[in-house]
Amino acid sequence: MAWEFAGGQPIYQQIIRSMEIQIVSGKYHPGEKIPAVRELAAQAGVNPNTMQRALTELEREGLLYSRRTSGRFVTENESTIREARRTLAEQFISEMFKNLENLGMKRGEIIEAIDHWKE
Amino acid sequence: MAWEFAGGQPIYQQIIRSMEIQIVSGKYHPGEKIPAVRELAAQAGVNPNTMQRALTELEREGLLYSRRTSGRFVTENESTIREARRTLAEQFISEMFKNLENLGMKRGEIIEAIDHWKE
Amino acid sequence: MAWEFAGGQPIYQQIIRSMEIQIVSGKYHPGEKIPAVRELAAQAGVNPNTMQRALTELEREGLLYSRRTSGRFVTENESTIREARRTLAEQFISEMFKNLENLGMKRGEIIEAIDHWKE
Amino acid sequence: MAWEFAGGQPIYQQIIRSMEIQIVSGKYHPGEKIPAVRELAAQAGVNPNTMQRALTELEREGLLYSRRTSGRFVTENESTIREARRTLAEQFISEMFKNLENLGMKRGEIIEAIDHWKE
DNA sequence: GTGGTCTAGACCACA
DNA sequence: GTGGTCTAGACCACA
Repeated sequence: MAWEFAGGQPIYQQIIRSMEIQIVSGKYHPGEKIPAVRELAAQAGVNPNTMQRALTELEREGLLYSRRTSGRFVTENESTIREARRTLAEQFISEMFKNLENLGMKRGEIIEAIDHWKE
Repeated sequence: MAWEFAGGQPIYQQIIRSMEIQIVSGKYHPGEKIPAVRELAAQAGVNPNTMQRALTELEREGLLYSRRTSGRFVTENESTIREARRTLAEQFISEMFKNLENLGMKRGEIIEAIDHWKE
Repeated sequence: MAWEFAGGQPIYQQIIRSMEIQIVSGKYHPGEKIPAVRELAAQAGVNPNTMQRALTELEREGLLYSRRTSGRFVTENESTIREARRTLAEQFISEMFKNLENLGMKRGEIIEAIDHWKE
Repeated sequence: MAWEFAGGQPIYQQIIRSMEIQIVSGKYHPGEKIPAVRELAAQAGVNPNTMQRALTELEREGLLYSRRTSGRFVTENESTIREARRTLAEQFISEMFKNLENLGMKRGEIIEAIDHWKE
């Protein structure tokens, strides 16, 4: 039996996903400067190291970039953003399929249920 | 900005969903006796009162019933179970739509993405 | 606001009513010998004085009588029993009317509700 | 022999019934704010958790609703209140019939007694 | 302040 | 043992 209260996902990954969503949905605009690590960490109520780790990962993905002295910015490369949106969307879709399969539903039933829901 | 780690959901509701999934997916069978409140609480690492609350709710939903001195059982009413499966499925589907809309995707794009994923 | 948890009625009156019901409904038969005070008190989990008081009252009503040496008996006078039944019935009916009036129902509505219930 | 003093009913259910009567009879008006959980608990001389439980149940019935930070209110939906009045009335009527049947009275006698009482 | 959640621990009826 | 009730008391989010 899988009881997994209080999280499951490590915090830094939750932060990554949350930042990705904000960039991809346009709450952070291309080229926009984001707050300093310490500030973001304070806002999120996490350790600055944890936030740093998340930001580094987001840079590796190309969604952020930093300039030594002037701070950290959202990428201006729109196709990178579109790509990230597609990846996130696939994750959400795949999660849903996994959940429905956990319920004991077959592919056919799932698709039927989604079609039914769309109406 | 809304950072909300730890899922947000109260423990007893997480337990409810977890039990629903187990019943609906057939890991608990109709008519099967489930462990005593105190035992389930120990397994889940929560207070017996918290588990009690979740189980009471599941009784109200008709998925469980209790016999005062002999224990608690999964309903034998298969249609109640099917109904619960449908409701859960709808929740998962609706969550996914909500997530994708948060990404800034329109209905059309979403459906396209799902169709694309299915292949 | 009238909160009156845990009773309302004094215990000895609750005992009286309970004994009356048992006699009137025939669970105790006319002429039948009833257990000794101490025993009844033990069964009911009350102080023997409390039970004594209730029995004395029931004797005053003519539902019980005692013979010095041989114990206490249910009356053989059937009309006394019928009379007691009528009185109890009136109490229950009157309580119900009082309760329904407390709900803000008028006489007409009450009678209608009872007629409706009878069907 | 079933002696059961103290009503038998759990406190939270007694509270529920008491609140239902007060709402249904108009002592609490539709839309009226009721006192805070802790205050009601103090008034009733019970633990806040017990009062909370009763209020939660009354919300589920639709007789109350709560706004997280501003308090708890009586529903403005008059038809819900009327429905609750009807249900309570049926309970009282049904209790009375049960009591009279316990006395050994047949349906016919009961109805006659009620008719007689009404005059 | 207000509703809501959670834990710890006691006690009860029933069989 | 099993479900159920109740108290005491802490802590949280929200405004």
